[in-house]
Order: sequence, then structure tokens, then C-alpha cells
Amino acid sequence: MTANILVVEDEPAIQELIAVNLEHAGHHVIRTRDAEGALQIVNHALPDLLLIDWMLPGTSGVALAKQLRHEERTRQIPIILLTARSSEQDKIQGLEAGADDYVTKPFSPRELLARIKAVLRRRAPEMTDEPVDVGGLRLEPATRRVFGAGKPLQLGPTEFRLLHFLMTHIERVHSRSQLLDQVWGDHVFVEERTVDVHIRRLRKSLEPSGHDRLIETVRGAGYRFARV
Amino acid sequence: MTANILVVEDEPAIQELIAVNLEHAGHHVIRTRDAEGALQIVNHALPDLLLIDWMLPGTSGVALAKQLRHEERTRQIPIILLTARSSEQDKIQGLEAGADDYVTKPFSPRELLARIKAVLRRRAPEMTDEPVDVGGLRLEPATRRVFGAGKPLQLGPTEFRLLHFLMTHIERVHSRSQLLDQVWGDHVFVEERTVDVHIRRLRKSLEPSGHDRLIETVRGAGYRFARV
DNA sequence: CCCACATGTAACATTTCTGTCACACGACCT
DNA sequence: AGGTCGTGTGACAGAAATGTTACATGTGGG
Repeated sequence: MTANILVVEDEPAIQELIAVNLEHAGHHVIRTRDAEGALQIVNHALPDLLLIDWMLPGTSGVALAKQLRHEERTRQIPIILLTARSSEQDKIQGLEAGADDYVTKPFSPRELLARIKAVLRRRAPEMTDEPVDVGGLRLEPATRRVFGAGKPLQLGPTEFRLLHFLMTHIERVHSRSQLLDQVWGDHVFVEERTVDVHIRRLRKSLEPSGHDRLIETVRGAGYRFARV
Repeated sequence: MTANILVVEDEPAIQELIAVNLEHAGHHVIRTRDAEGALQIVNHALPDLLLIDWMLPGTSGVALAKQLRHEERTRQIPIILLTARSSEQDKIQGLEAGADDYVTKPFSPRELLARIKAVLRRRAPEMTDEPVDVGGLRLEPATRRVFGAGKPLQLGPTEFRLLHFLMTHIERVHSRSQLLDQVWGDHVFVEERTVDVHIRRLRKSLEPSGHDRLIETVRGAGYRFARV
């Protein structure tokens, strides 16, 4: 469960602490130090969750939360407030402002991550677990198994994701770049040739059942999974 | 999705109203009027969900919730709090007490049922008190015992819950995060690596009968209980 | 208060996976 | 044929995931 999280925090040390922890948990972190920056970023691309410090230079975190709740585009983005004070009054104001949760500083990274997880779960629909059958190959996300001609095949994690993507996008040719985005993720920085190597490994893994030829090379374009 | 629901409510009229609605929806309702009664019932048989009124004679609903969260046996039972007040303050205390959700009186039956459904959905199905037999292993929730090849095995509490969950969800791969949610509970803040250690302990406990190999590691994904 | 047990973490060991290279091979063009 | 480009292939070192052990803490019972 990875997400794009916008951290609005003016104190560099705390911002860094948070970012490190969130990224360690696999989240993608975008940072800004005040409400203005937050609004600008949000207008550009909606994050999955906002982590807002209560005290900000200029517009306060609570005010920012309220404002985001008022606009249609941003109304549904979960918000977690960070507050240094533990006053009940603040908590009330925070929840009234529309925050989904709040975390009191000092907080443990674990606690922060747990809250984020809980908040995200409330809005995240489950990803598709449906098995895929193509050309005699069967891939089951739930059990994380692949069968070729009835026999189980052994794939590594990346091979599995790659095959899953290809099998759910039959016939179409995917460039290395597209595959990197879809299988590795938007933000990763790896050589395009890496895709070749994994295609090679995947083919090798599919070889025992003879299904390796289902993955076709389209010279100058990329790779494709054939129907038959 | 039907469940055993313990309703802790001192006002007879409201208790009746709730019970009628829940039963109409197919749930089995157990009733009590105070915290003491609730604890007694819980000690006898664990319900699938607790519906607790905020205001109770004697021990308050919040205190009861906290107490249940504190004990190993009852930690994972979902709790929904009923409150007559709409104060945000209550909301906060309720969430801090470990409630999964809360409903403000007066509430519509539809709303109550919706919340119950939502809370129950987070919990995996099939975790009943029925004995489970898989691959020569037998687990009896009622007696809290496990037999491997006919001989009794000795497991710790967490090992038992973990094995129970795995045995009732054969073949499927569970991420560490999912296992934490299902075996430890939603609200617990522990490291994911803790799962590994308990898997290790569980395997060791199953070793005497050779059933330790039934628990498979799926690299990059999590763990699974094999069929055979 | 002491003891046995259970639990969560840290630390270290081991295995597996990944990304890159360097080079081989084959396709395509002139 | 020769040359160029794109892809296949095998090797390898670093990174990541998991196994394993040890330890500190907490808890409940004698």
C-alpha cells in the first residue's frame, strides 16, 4: 500500500524526519513548507494524502485543511494534522476543520505510519486479484502463482509483476519506458535495458512449459504478449 | 455477512431497537446492560463485534473499550461506540480508546448497519470456532489445541492465532501488513519484521511433527500455508 | 518478589533478487 | 560484404529480503 503523500511542514528537521520514514515505508513524498506551496502542488497533481503541520508560517494548517475541504477537487483527500500541542481544544478544532486524524508531536514513526495506513484504508478500493488466463498460461495474484500447462512455474517478484501486466494487456506493444512506468513505477530511475534483462529472465522462467514464445519482441518498439 | 454482536446498552428501549434491527439483518444479538455483564459474556464466548453505549451505569463505555483493547483475548474484536452527544471531544476520546467507529444518537438503523458492515468487512471471513484440518494438521479453536500427526503441539498465543489464520486461508499469500492486521489487529503499531520472527517461532513449534514446511515463504510477497 | 513465559526489536547471517556491463548475435540498410 | 543498430545472453557486485539468534521488557502466577 504505497501512496503519494504531501507533507506540509515548515521546520526542515521535522520535514526531513517525516519524509525519511514515509519513504522508507514505500510512500512517495512531496514536500512544501507552507500553505501556499501546498495549494500550488495540489493544483498541479492531487496527492493521496496530506500531512499538515498545525503551525505554519502565514496561513495555519487548520485554515489550509478547511480550505481544502471547501473545494470540490480536494474535498476527498484524507488529511492528517500534526500538532505540537496536546490540548483537547486543538484536537476539536482540527477535526472540525475536516481532518481525518491528527498526530501529536512528538510522535513515533510507527504511530504515524499506522495512522496513515488506517486513513488510507478507509478510502482505498482493493486492487484486482482476479486470475488471468491467456494462451494456456494462468496467473493467480491471490496465491501469487503461475501455471503453464497445468504445472506451476517459478518466477521472481519482478518477473511476476511484469507477466501480470503483460497478460492483462494482451496484443498491445509496450515500450521499455512504458513497462518501466507500469511495472517498476513512475519514479524509479533505471536503465531501459534493464527491461530486456527481465524479459529474458521471464522467458527463461516460462520456458519449462514452452510459453516463453508468448512474449514477442517488436523490434524498435518494445515487447508484446501474444494471444496465441 | 452475519455475525454475533454483543450490545452493551443500559436503556431498554434503545437496546430493543438495536436488537430488532440487527436481528432483522440476520445478525445474532447478545445483550447486556453494563460493562460488568459485557466482560462476563466476553469471557464466556467472544462475539464478532461489540456495540457499546458511551454512557453506562458504573464503568463507562469508553473505559470498557480501553479495557478490552488492553487484553490479549479481546484485543482484536471490533468495537463501535454509541454516543448521544455529538461533541467532537467524545469522538476523540472514543478513537483514543481504540474504537473502530462510533455512531451518534439518534442514528438511523440503516446507518448503524452500514457501519457494522464496514467494520466487519475489514475482518477476514471464515475465522470461526470450527476445528480446521489441513495437511495432517488439526487446529481446535475451542480447546485451543493443535495436533500434528495425532500428537499435540505446543504453541504460544500469537503462534496459535497466526496458524489459525493461515490454516483458514490456505494457498493465498498474505503480506506482512495483512498478517499484522488480521492476526495482531488493525490498531497495533509493530514492525513488519515481527511477523517474520513469529513465523519462525511457529515453524519451530510445528517442527516436531514435520509440519513446519507447510508454511511457505513467498519472496517479495509474504507467507502462505500450503495445501499439501 | 521471583520465575516462567510471551513478545517486540535489534543485530547478524544467509539467500535471493536486481540493475548494469560487456560482448555475442542477428536484422536491416547501403 | 560491411557496417550499424537493436536485442539476446551470461556474469557479477551491490541491494534487498528473509532466516536466525539474542536480548530487554512486560505480564501473570506462585
